[in-house]
Amino acid sequence: MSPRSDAVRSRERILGAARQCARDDLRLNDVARRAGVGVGTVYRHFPTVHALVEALTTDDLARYRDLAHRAAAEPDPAVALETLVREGLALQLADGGLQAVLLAPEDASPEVAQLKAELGEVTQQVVAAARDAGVVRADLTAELLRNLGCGVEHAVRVSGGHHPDFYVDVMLAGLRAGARSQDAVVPAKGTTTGSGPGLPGDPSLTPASA
Amino acid sequence: MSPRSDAVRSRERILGAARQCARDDLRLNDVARRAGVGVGTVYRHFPTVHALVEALTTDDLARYRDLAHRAAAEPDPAVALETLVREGLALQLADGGLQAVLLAPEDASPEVAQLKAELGEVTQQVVAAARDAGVVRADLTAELLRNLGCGVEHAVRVSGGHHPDFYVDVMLAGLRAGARSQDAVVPAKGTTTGSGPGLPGDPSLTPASA
DNA sequence: CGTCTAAGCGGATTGCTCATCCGTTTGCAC
DNA sequence: GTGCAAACGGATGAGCAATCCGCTTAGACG
Repeated sequence: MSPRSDAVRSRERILGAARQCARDDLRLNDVARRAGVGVGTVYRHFPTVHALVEALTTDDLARYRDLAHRAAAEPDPAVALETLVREGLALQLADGGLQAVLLAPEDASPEVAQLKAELGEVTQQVVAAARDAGVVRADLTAELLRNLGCGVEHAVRVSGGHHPDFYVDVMLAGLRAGARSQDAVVPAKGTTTGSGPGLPGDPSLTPASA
Repeated sequence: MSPRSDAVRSRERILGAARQCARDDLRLNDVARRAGVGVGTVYRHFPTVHALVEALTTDDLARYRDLAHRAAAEPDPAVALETLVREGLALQLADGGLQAVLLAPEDASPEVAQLKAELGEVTQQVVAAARDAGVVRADLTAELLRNLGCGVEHAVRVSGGHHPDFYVDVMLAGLRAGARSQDAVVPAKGTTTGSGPGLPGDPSLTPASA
């Protein structure tokens, strides 16, 4: 059963209107007015604000995943990680809803859940490769990397969007700092390069120093 | 003219009640009910939510300043900076309102404004000393340090409060990374060790690499 | 100790937003 | 053309922020 044509039209109108609002405090009433539909229609399509934000963000999330795949294809693990971080941050800064979606414990749409899972897996691969190559701290995990990215995004926002590079540079340099250094490709025992369960979930990592 | 006794009592009750609420979304109505006073009384004492948060936070802000002074007294500039960052972060994590107060462009109470100004100056001293000693990136400023700290706090919160040390370690290592390294005490020309204007305000720094 | 008054109190009230619910409309399958 | 499930839309109720103003009271002064 494909959805009714008017429903499709309403959905588009709502998304269009929502795109013109501040991504953080979306007033559903407001969106309805701008979209020229009733409030009830908005709530029918997007039962919660988060559902709407997810819908607005899905495209960028897909871009994020693609970007991660491209990064993972890099032969040099250090370059891969740096690409993932830098370009990921650019995406997050451009799309104010992305962080909320990335961090949300529950996903309204299965499509988003799928994208997040894929992104998580690829990120794990990139992190594992960098760890195995000894170009980053051995205790880095995909989850920690994600949170660090969110922290940096926050710092940039708090700076009024200025000096994004400063913050990323510090982060990347800090990650490199504890690396096993010189010895290159020899994979340390116990670390996996393949895929595992997605990043949302248990933080199975060795905590850092005290 | 000292304030009337009942006014003092009300103020205390309100603060006591507010301390039992989530620091982020304070409902003034709610605080009033808990404190057993009328809403009007709350608004009389604290015209805005931010004013209330400031009042709740003032003690910890004073602790922050004291801590900064202690750090600045450290003979080793590297130790000074690390102390300031680590202990400052601990304070910020313990007091959920501190970040908001630190970042607020306007202060409701002159006492808070004073504390922030002092904190800013001492931070500048610590940063300048570390820069002059070549133990941190030369483009670090007090403002960038503050924002970085807020970013790290955010990362920790997003982690559910876990692994705070990981994030600080990365940050500190990242700051050391671009340092002029070995050559110790020779102060680079142009950097000041003395006090200047407080940290809130213009970001007069050299942006990092692209 | 009594009086006076300005400071303080409190809650009714207004204005706003969210979110739901339900009577009406409409696309579309047959 | 007809029937109906899906979709629409806005009236509605609940909740909170913030103000306003008549009542109360601390404490200064004689």
